[in-house]
Amino acid sequence: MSLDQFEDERDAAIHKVRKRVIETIGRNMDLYGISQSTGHLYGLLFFADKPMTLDEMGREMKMSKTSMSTGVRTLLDLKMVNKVWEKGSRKDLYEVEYDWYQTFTDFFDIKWRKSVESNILILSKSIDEMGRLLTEYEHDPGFTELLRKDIAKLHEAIAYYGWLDRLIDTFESGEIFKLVPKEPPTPHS
Amino acid sequence: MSLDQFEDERDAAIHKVRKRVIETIGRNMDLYGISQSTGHLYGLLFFADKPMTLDEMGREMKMSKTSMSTGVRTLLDLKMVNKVWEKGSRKDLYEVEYDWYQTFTDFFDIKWRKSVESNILILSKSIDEMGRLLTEYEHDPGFTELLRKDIAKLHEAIAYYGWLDRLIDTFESGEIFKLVPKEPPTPHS
DNA sequence: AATTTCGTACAGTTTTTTCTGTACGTTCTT
DNA sequence: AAGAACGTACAGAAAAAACTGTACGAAATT
Repeated sequence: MSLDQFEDERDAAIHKVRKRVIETIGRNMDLYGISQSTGHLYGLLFFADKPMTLDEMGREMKMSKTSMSTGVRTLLDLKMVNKVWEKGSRKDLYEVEYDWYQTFTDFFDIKWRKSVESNILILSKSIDEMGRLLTEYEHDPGFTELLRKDIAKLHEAIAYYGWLDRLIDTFESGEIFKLVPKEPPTPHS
Repeated sequence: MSLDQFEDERDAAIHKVRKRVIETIGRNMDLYGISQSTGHLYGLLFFADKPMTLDEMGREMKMSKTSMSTGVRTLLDLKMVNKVWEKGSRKDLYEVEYDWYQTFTDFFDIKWRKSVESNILILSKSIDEMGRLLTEYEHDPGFTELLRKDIAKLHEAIAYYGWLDRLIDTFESGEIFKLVPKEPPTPHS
């Protein structure tokens, strides 16, 4: 079913509802650092009855194939969509990852984890260097006081990132679902 | 201590270390939907020995006061900085919220919660409407099949957002710190 | 009451991001 | 082997976001 062509009032009706949901999804996608239109694309794929090709996406979104290509890549990187293999078709097919819990945990594993680890690295290095300055200027009370304050702040920061790292661990391992269980799946599936 | 003026090599040394940390923090701040330069501003405030005024920030960042004003507002909205009252001073003073755990949970409470609730609302409405279409076109097997699939997807989505909502609850209540304590578990003998 | 000192609204400019069309390498079909 | 179909690199255009300077209202000082 096309989002643009209304064969009759049935299709127009379902299209209207879908459109609103797609736009809502797209609008809130900035939480994942994704542009509005890529979020829109995600919404489109969410409702697609079957995996879609780049050309189909472009037609529905009224956008260039190039944009679809980059949009899909962004979503692939975040594991929000998957590439699907279908024998007989030369085209690449994509569908959304319907397990949103997985999408959520993957997002933190991909984006946040990287940040956390790089930050911990820099912070550790900085503590070391400030420690060196501390011994180098130990005779200078004003300066060492300054250094001590900074070092204390950096230690606090590292402790926080350590916590964040462990939190993401519980996402990745699924342990988080012990504390916050998934609701039982809805009827029909 | 200024970030730009080096009174001597001591200050240059600590400045260099601080700068690297500030830039690291700034760079990773996009996870919170914050621009690089506002992240940079946050980093500056993080190291400030005392609350700063907009003019001081502008001087350190080599940016306009207007930009400082908007940057600080962004950080205030996310509760990443706090306004500080100091009698005797007419100027507004700001300092970072040093409790980063609080900052983390506030972030989800402010940004994610809003998304979650708006999404749940739209999804519920959409399910209702599709349910109406379902009875309206119950004689049309092809169409009802389509509707049923969509409704199932929407139910799945709502279940997920419900989970997310409950997860954010555990952030807000501090319950999350039972599962993931701030202190790393010490390996006992 | 007049003056100074704030913070920010607003319009215009600069910078960054997003989007498009063309071109090209690769893979499949013939 | 030649031709067609596919995805994407790349450069330029369009759109969005960030930044600045001016101006102005509010509050404190004189």
